Amino acid sequence: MGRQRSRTVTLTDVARLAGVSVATASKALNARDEVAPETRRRVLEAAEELRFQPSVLARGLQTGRTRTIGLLTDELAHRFSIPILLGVENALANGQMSVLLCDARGDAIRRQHYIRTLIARQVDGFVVLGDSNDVRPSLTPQIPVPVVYVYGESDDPRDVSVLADDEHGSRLATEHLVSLGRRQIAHVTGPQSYRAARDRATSLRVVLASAGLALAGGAPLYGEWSQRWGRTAAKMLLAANPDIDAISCGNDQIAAGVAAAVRELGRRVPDDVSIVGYDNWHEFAADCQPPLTTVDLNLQQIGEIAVKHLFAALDGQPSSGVVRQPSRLIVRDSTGPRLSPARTSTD
Amino acid sequence: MGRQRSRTVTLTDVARLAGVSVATASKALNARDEVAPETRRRVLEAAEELRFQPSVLARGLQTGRTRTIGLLTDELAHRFSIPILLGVENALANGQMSVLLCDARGDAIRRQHYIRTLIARQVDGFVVLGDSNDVRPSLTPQIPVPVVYVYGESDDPRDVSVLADDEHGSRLATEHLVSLGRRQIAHVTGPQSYRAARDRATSLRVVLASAGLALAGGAPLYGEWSQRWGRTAAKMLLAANPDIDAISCGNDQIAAGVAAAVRELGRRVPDDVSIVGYDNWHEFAADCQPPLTTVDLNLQQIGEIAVKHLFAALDGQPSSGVVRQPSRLIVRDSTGPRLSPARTSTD
DNA sequence: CTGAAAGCGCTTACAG
DNA sequence: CTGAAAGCGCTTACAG
Repeated sequence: MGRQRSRTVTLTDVARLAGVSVATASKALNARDEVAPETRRRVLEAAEELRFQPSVLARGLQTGRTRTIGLLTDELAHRFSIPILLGVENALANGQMSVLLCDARGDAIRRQHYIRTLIARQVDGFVVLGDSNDVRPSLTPQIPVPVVYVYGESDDPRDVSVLADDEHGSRLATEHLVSLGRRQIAHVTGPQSYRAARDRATSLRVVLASAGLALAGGAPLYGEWSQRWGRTAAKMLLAANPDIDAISCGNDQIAAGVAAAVRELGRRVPDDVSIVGYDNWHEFAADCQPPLTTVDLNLQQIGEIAVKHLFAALDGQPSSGVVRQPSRLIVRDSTGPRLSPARTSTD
Repeated sequence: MGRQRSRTVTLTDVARLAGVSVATASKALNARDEVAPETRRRVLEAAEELRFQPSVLARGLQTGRTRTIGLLTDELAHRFSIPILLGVENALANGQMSVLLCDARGDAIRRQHYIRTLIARQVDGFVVLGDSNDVRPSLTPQIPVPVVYVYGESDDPRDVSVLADDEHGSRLATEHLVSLGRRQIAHVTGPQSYRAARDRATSLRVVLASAGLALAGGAPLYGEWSQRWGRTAAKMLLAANPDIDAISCGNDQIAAGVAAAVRELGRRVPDDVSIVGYDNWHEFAADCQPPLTTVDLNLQQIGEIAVKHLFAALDGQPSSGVVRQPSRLIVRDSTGPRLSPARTSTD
């Protein structure tokens, strides 16, 4: 480890090799146009030859800009955190920024500690990644640099929050079911305490109402985000209401459980009962039997857009309010037309 | 955003308030013992009052230590990356270190770029997180600071690699099945190109052999890491060899597929056929029907141990070779004794 | 167009 | 025990 520790090459080395002062070398490398073309060429050549990498520390100390962003997450272990984080990291790298990662793990003390740490490291801005899409208290008052909230909405409207659009996603899914001729549509979802569950259910009912339909079973079945709950709920639903011809699920795990139970009860998916999931969690949705039609939240784009807003703020153009990223319907085999003949399956 | 930008307080401010020089203030804060107790007290008080946070940049420029680690991942999106990353982040935070995250996403160009970036930022060390537990080319020659490899083994034995112990995990799982009286044990796993698949299969056969058993079906069924493959393989196995009483699976997704197919074929799990998974991926293992007995790789500990080795190297005590973290068997309902009477299920 | 000088916020010999 | 001074590697007025 660290076997060939070579002295790092410094701007002074470059200047010496190019035969100029460090001041001139600095200007040449930073493309300030007070430098003669020939001089610039020599400096760039020297830098290239020495594989010069300017010290981000020294530059940061001088300019106050560290080209570093603090990414403060509530709970990195959550499934949706990673795609968002990838989007953030991607967009930052394009802007030559690096990201300091801090995961508070739902602990307020730890979060406070990390906020101080990131400030001490003089990050240029913060990305605050929520652990649910519920509204959360703004952290901005304690943070002296621009902040953008992702996935979870800040309770201060002066902040900017980049969010998934559950109204839109649920509408896509529901319209899809309606357009397939489904008329007895039930809804199985997670705990009512989650904004995601409530928003998706509300949007579903709005779309059904505008199609002249009522929610099968009367009310959404709130439960938990698990296959187990999906299995239980599907059995309850089909026992109470055998005419159900579609089940919209609050996430893909629930949908996988629903699909298993529906098949176990001898109904065909999608012919007898069509099923839609939510989230497009690949291992559950694409690998389900049958593969699930579902809603993709475009999480990576959410992360990228958040960074765009942060960059704008760093350039003195802060934004505020809520930005919603549209969702995308992914159609697979768990949904199909209502009155189709039994399909000649090649499954 | 960034509404109340306050001037950051500097060591000079603290020194002034405490009525000492910056040199003395610095010594007092860094607990060097050339400072009078009373003086130290005044300085600490002043720092506290001003909520002083030393500039990591300035300190780093001076000392050459940035208290920052570069975490270079091959593919953060992989399931096992997150627990390891959490372990790393946790252990680093305990050491007052921050982590710069760079995900190469399997792209060599991008990886090179990130290595240069991290070096330019003068990280004190690297953690290189592999995207599989296959052996990988060492990156150490290009990196002038200590490096520790995690999950994927470096091909240079002078490097230190902290790995999961698949031999151990597979042994735990197999011994568990054997101890339950299972005698016709088959193995369904991922692609043979994966070291994880090969190592787990090898260990399984060793344990079986030492118990005087042969692998049911003659050879492991290599396929893919999916539920679908689990379903397919289970049907093949039970058709060809109806006496199979246990199926060991290369991961939890496969096991979930196997469990679904076994039940569909009218066999009871665990009574007729016991099933073990691998990975303890909660959403698949704990939420399976029935919940899966599986092997936990202790990924978070792997990350923490890697950091310990890195810290040791930073203290001038580098290690080398392979360090393996023992696994842990998680017993749930998918395994049980062989000749039990039909259970009075409360499921 | 070029370079000497000051300074970013610290730490660390060194002198007193 | 305390403090003036130099220096970490840059950038940026400023003078020439």
